[in-house]
This record gives sequence, C-alpha cells and structure tokens, in this order.
Amino acid sequence: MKQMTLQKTREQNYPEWYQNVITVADMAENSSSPGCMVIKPWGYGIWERMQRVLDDMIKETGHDNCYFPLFIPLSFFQKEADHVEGFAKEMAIVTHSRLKSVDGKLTPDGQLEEPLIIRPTSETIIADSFSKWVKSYRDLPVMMNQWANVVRWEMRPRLFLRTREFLWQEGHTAHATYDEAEKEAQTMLQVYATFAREALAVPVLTGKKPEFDKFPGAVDTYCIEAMMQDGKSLQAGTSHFLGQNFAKSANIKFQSSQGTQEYAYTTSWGVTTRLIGALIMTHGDDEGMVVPPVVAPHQIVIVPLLKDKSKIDAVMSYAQKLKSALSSASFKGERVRVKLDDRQKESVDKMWEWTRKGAPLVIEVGPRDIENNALMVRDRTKINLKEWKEIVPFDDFVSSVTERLATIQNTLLKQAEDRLNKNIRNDIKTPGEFEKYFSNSNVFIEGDKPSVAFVRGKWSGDNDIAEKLKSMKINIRCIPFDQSGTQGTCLITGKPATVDVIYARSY
RNA sequence: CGGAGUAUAGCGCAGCCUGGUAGCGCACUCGUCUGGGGGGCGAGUGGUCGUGGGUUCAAAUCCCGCUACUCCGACCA
Repeated sequence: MKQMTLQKTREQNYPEWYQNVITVADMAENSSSPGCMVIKPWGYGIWERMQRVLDDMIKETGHDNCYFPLFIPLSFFQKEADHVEGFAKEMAIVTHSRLKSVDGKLTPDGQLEEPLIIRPTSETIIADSFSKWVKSYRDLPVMMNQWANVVRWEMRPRLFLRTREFLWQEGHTAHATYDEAEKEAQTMLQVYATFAREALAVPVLTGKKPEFDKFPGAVDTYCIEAMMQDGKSLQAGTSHFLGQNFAKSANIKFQSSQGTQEYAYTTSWGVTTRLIGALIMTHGDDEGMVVPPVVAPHQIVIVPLLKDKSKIDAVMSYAQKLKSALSSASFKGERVRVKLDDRQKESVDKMWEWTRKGAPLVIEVGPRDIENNALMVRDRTKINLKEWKEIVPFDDFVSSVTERLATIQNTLLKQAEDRLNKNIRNDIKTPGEFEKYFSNSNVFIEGDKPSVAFVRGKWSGDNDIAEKLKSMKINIRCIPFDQSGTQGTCLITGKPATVDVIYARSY
C-alpha cells in the first residue's frame, strides 16, 4: 500500500506542494528570524554543487573572485538616481553601533554619523573600488565576481524564491568600450543559459527585458527565463549592461591610448539561491524532490539491508566493496559521489527518505545480493514505472553507472524541454484571443499540463502598458533574441507590431 | 503595506458552538514478529493549548488587545 508523504500534489495545490517538497526533502525551513530561511544540508549541498560548477565557468571566462563589504554607506546609493529609486523600498539600514539598557530594556545606542545599508546588491560599492583601480586603458578590463549574501526587505517571503536574505554570486566588470561591455553582458547571459541547461537540466529562454522592467540603473537587462510546471515563469538569472551610468556616478575614469579621459563601461550579472526553487519546480514530482545528477550532493546512495543481525558484517563489507568499486567511476569529468547510508534506521525508511530528497540512484544491498553478486537499483526518474527497481549484476552496475547518471540527467532535461516547447503558444494573434487565454486568473495544473503558460506574440514597443499587464496579472518576461521579424498585431494595444515577446504569469 | 485564513506534542489535526483539569494519526523510544513499494502487535516518551489582559469557583473553550505564520494582491532575484 502506497502512502502519500506529500500533503498536496501538484495538481491539488501547487504552492503548497512546493512548500511540502522543501519540507519532505529536508532542504530548508523558515527561521525564527522573520522572512529568512535556514538552508539545511541537502539544500545547501545542492547550492554548493551549483557554486562549484558555475564558479569554474565564471573563472574560465576570465573572472577572478574577490570580496566586498556587506555594509554600504547610504550616500553611495544617492549617486545613481534610478538605482536608489529601484531599491529604496526594500533596504535594511544599520543606524546604531551598540545597545544600552534602559529600564531593563535593551535599546539601540551610539547612532552612526552616516547610516549603512546592508547590501541589496553591490554595484555602488564595487564601482567605488573600481574608480581607485582604474587609471589607464591598460588597467581594463576589470573582471570580478563575488559569492555573497544580500538583503532585500521583502514583504512576502517564500523559501528559496523570495527571502529577506539570500545567497548569490554577483559579477562586476569594467571595460574601455561600449561594445566590449555589451559583449560581456551577453557572454555571461549565455554562460547562465548553458549552466541552467547542462547542470540544472533547466531549459531557458534568453532575451532582453523591456525598458520599463530593467534593473535600476542599467542600460539593458538581459535575462534567462524558465517555465515552471504550473506554467509560470521564473527569472533564473540576469545580466546587465550598465553603460556609463555607474562609472559616471562613481567616477571610474581612465586615460585612453589617445590621451583623453574616458568613463568606463560596466556590467553586472548574478544568479541566486532562487535557482534551487527553479530546480524544485522544474523536476520535483508528487513523491518529492528530484535532483539532476550534476548538482546532486550524492548521486548514488547505498542503503544496506541490515535486519538479519547475523549478516550485518557481510552486508556492510559488501556495501563498502560497492562504494570503493564506484570510486573509480566518473561522470562529466568528476568522480562519482557515493554515500553509504549506515545510519541506525529502518532501511525501507532510508530508501524513502532518499527518494523524497531526490537522490538520482538509490542502491539497496542485502544478503540475497551477496549470494547473487548483484544489487537492487532504483532510478528516481522511473518511480512511476515498473523499472523503478531493477536487479543488476554488481559488475554491470559499476560499469554502467556513468551512463545511468547521464541518462537521468538527459531524461530530466528532455522532460523540462518538452514541457517548455509544448506550452509556448505561438498561435495567439489578436488582443481578443490573448485576453481570453489569460482570463483564467488562477494558475493551476490539469493532469500534467499547466492551465496557462507562455504566449509568444507581438508587442508594439509601447512602454506605458504596465497597468494593463498588471490588471491581467501578466508580464512581458523577455524580448527573445531570436526575433522572427514578421508583421503582426500587438496583443496588448492592437497596434501594428513586429517585435516578438514572451508574455506569461511569473514568480 | 491592503484582503482572507490559521495558531493545541517534532509534523498534520480533533476538541471550542454548549467552560469542568488534554486527545488522535504520523514521527520518536523499548520489546517482539516481519523484511527489497512507505510494516504488524504490545508497551512508552513528549504539550504551562502563540502571547498579554479580562469574565468565572473553574478557560484550549467566552470577551478584548498584541504577535507570528500561510494564502491572495502590490514589490522583487
């Protein structure tokens, strides 16, 4: 008899299902500090894997890691008008430096001359350093990245998707020319798209944000957008071409080869722990989490069956033998990550725990397997099929493990890709059809299909449609790079239009 | 910050209307039988019922305030 661990399936209530997955996979929980999360080992392990893979890609493209302060003087934000306006409503501000006891109550004391902002993003403070480092065109480009935490005082937090404090990487670069900086912003967006696809098995659309939805202070904002299982869009990464805006406000100036003084062109780009949310909503199922092998902290979990006490030693040494046999196997250039779960728990419970956590392969080994020199292999992506469990000869498993992990990674990508491709409507040509399509105000899943997903259609380019979009609860997610160039009708205004955009509900 | 809801054991809930000294399922501990799709049987551990006040002989229960959380909106990665 199958027992449901999740309280809600995706079809019953998608937002609750999302929370349930995080709980049953033991990835994170709400902290007693309001709006903040505790990232637990399985969730943090996934983040560490993301960091490892992406960090290599960032370094391969010529960037170095460094670290800038958590505190940013308030005045720095005043230097860039759009920037301060964009972030003003969500800042945490340090105004005091100590506590004193007043009538037994601890009260802030030692007011600071100038308040400090806990960084919501680091453009201003990094630009300040860049201005000291850059004197000559020979000092350019400067290509930096930092892994850090940031704080944005969100009103309605949701684990991984929107929390007051979150972890991210933020890259910041400065260049001598417009073209070079623009190219850098594009390059890093492609790095993100490749990372999402190949490491996370999350296919994304790439494009540019419309003018009214840019990063505050940017000339252009590029983004990768992923489709969640409920058809909503999640911005999974952004890359900004900042032009000379921050260079001018922070005075990043250099002498050119012609001897003239010029302002640098800067970029910034980032991805966050929100990607873990993207992973859950892309691959999770009604049993829990499913983690793609590339980012799985443990790709293979060995669960020994130890109930027969007379055979504990034999089973454990057989499990150890398996673990060491696997240690020579590799996947995508890295040693295969194997966990032998020897905790004092019921083996069936351990098996289900790793299933809920989404470990790609769970291997059970027991007395029977020693006799047959075999193992029981469970492939997380086949949970609803008969082949979920499979008895495999020991040597066959060891020699096939790389291929098995590759198949799981590919299966997850293919599923996500199919969902993305099947749920982009290209055939909506008039405002009437468009309004009808999005008339369903609540997003939900029917069977395995979202009720409402993406529409690829025309936009006139008018920037004063924000109200109209808001009333329909949709956004222009991006202006895709691959434009068709065809003529058509703007789905919002009804005017003639040539620009293709992606319309969708979003997180 | 606006709208709605919730708050009782680690988790999910009942009890509240009609006040009388705390209950169920899962989890956890011990024993036992099981054993590769989430066990069975038996015995246990665990709660000043979110918080402050009021009514009452008596409050989880009735009244008032506060806080937190969840969902919907606005805002955002």
